[in-house]
Amino acid sequence: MNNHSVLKSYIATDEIVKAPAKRTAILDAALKLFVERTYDGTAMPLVADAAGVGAGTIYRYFENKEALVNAVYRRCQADLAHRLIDSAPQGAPARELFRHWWWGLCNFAREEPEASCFLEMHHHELYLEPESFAERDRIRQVAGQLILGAQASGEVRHAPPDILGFLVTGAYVGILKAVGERGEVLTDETIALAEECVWKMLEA
Amino acid sequence: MNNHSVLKSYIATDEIVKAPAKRTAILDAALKLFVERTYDGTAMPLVADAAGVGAGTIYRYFENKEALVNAVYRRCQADLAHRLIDSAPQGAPARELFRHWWWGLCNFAREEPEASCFLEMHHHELYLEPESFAERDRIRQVAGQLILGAQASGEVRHAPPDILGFLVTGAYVGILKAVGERGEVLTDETIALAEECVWKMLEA
Amino acid sequence: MNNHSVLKSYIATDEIVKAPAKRTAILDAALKLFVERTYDGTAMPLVADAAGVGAGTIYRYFENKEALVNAVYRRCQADLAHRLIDSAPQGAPARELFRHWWWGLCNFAREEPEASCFLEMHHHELYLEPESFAERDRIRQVAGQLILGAQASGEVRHAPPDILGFLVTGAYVGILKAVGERGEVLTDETIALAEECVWKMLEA
Amino acid sequence: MNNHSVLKSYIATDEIVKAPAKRTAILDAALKLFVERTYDGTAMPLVADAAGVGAGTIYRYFENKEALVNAVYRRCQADLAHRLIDSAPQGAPARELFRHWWWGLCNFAREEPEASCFLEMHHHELYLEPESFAERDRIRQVAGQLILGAQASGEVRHAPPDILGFLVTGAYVGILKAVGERGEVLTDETIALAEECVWKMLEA
DNA sequence: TATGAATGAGCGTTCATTCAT
DNA sequence: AATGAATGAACGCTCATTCAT
Repeated sequence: MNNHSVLKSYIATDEIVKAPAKRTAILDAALKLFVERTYDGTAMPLVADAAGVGAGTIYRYFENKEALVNAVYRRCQADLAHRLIDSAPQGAPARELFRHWWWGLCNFAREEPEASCFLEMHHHELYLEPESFAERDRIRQVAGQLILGAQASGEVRHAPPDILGFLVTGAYVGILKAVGERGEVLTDETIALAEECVWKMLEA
Repeated sequence: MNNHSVLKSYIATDEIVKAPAKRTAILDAALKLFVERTYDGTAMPLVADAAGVGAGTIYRYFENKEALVNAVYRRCQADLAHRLIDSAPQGAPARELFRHWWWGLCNFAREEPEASCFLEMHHHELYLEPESFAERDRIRQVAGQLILGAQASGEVRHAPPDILGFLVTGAYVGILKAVGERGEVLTDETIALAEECVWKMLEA
Repeated sequence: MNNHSVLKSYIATDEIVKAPAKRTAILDAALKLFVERTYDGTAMPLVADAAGVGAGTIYRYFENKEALVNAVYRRCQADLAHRLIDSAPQGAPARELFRHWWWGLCNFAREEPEASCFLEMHHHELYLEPESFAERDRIRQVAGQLILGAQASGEVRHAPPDILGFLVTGAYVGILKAVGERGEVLTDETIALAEECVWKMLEA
Repeated sequence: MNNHSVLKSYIATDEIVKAPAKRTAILDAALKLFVERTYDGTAMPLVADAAGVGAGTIYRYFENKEALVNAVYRRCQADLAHRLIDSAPQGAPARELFRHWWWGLCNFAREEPEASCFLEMHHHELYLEPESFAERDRIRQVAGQLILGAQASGEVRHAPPDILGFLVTGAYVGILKAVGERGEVLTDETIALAEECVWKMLEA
């Protein structure tokens, strides 16, 4: 991170930074609008307006609308993967690992509400290339491994790991919806309460 | 009148059934396509083709696309409400009530996969009239009352009923997704397994 | 006229009268709607509704929309021709003949406001067959002859008869418009006043 | 700024004129087609073709078909108002004022035949906003004042000014029709002849 | 590099006409 | 003879994409 910002300021004169800044603005605007209005319901000129660029400019950074939505999805998924996997405590007991994942999910929902909503939208298969699902599948795989390990050590109940994964993810989406539908914020208390509930589903 | 209804059933293949049959065909086709391609992604002529009627015919039964999607939603929601509420065992212990609801949800998902997927789609608020949510809210209200009762009798843990409701619904959606993503069928075993897991979330 | 109603009651049992009654209802409804909403702006089912018949019934009496509007036009024009020509005083002085025509026009406007408006609508050439203009041209021809005669006898100024005809007709349309735009009725006083004004245009 | 406007006129064939030129082409094409085929009878793609632009381009300049026809009407009416009012001789005798107005109308009909026909079409109330009639009403008001003045000075007969106005306008429309129906041109002689006739209607 | 005016295929919808009843 | 449900071509309009500037 430090490394990254150093790099940025190093070449911050014009050519290289300017363009990515616009690219980011476009991705941000697209994410917000796709979440608010769906993919098909979002007009490209609207994305351009929201990003503060010309309609044609989007096509300098993304080949077409599908390429844009794929980039949006990958960026969101990479963010989530970073939160869940890269910073996970190694070799910790299952209860602690679950806590890390659960709070990772919920903090993601709190800090990146648009990204978390976007990832849970249906119909991604209509416009996403298979490659775009790679990071999602990696997360699932890691989660599956962790569950298998915890089942082997008797910490988690014996059931197909993917079913358990979907139950947990589903509960997380339920929380997202509960909070999103009313204008409420997701409090630490609610997260902690839900964590306990959901752990009961997993516990051996 | 009695005479009339006898007559009706007598010639039910033709005069009486025909007109509503077209309406039903349109609703069925619309549901299928909305689930497959989203609301905005579904062109009306496509609905007409899938229903086996002319493009203009849809507008004899529904004022416009929004009226159609509202009718689709209400029909799905009414189906679900019937399964969950109308046939619920009265005064049973919480564990048994939960089983009824859980199997109601899962059987709905098995027998009406399109309807169950459609109800869980996001962005309904973009095209549904507030009145269309009445049945959904009724289901939630009944569920909330049941949870409150079960909490009073010490059968269900103390936590905000709506949070518990969303956790359960979320887990159900997780199952839906698990089954939907792979072409799998939802087996009795999987339902029973998930039922046990999810009950653990609720249990006091 | 008496003759006519006798004929009607004579065969008023069923077959023959019933059908023409519907034809008349369709013509009446079409005239009203064409005047209110233009030809292109009037939907055939609307005509059917206004006439109190089924949409398909119109096509039993008129081959298509164009045939209908042609029939409407001819009926209106025949009505006007009857009022102006058939009952005109023979061999009267020009001033008196003009009075007859002027009051004929204005009474037509008062008694058949829709017909008089319809005849003055533009764009009839877009849907009327040439033959439909026959009656209109006959009226013009008779009027032209009268003007020529009155010019020969020194009662009317020397100017191309058709120009004079259009000036008079135009003034009549002006009165129609004046009355139509405000909800007013066309009073005898207004007609008499205009008559005097318009005669001044013609007077030698 | 001064610099700028110099620059503007310098390159006026390109940068500055181009955008309004397209707008003007659309207005011209719409006027022509509305006159030829009525408002309801004119399809937007037809307007686009006639204007030499794409179908979607019209909507960059006009919000919708109604906004287009309103703009067409206002432009025509503004043209006429300019001809009749702005260049009228001040304080001249009624006979001379009438000559100015009459030739203003007839020259308008000769130089802008489509505009003059369009203004006299019926059914404008079906698609024009009330504000679009402002200029027409201003012309009528000025004309009414002139008539009142000429009546006070004994130059014009005593009769409701609006009735006189409609008679004159009607006669003008009669001339328009006479010329339009046959392919004839409106000659100075015809205008002068009609002027004399119509003045007789007004003369005290 | 960045723009936004321009495009035309395709949308949701209407309506003149047909035809089974 | 009369109906009105059904049709599909054509409407007004939108929007992903291009390209001259």
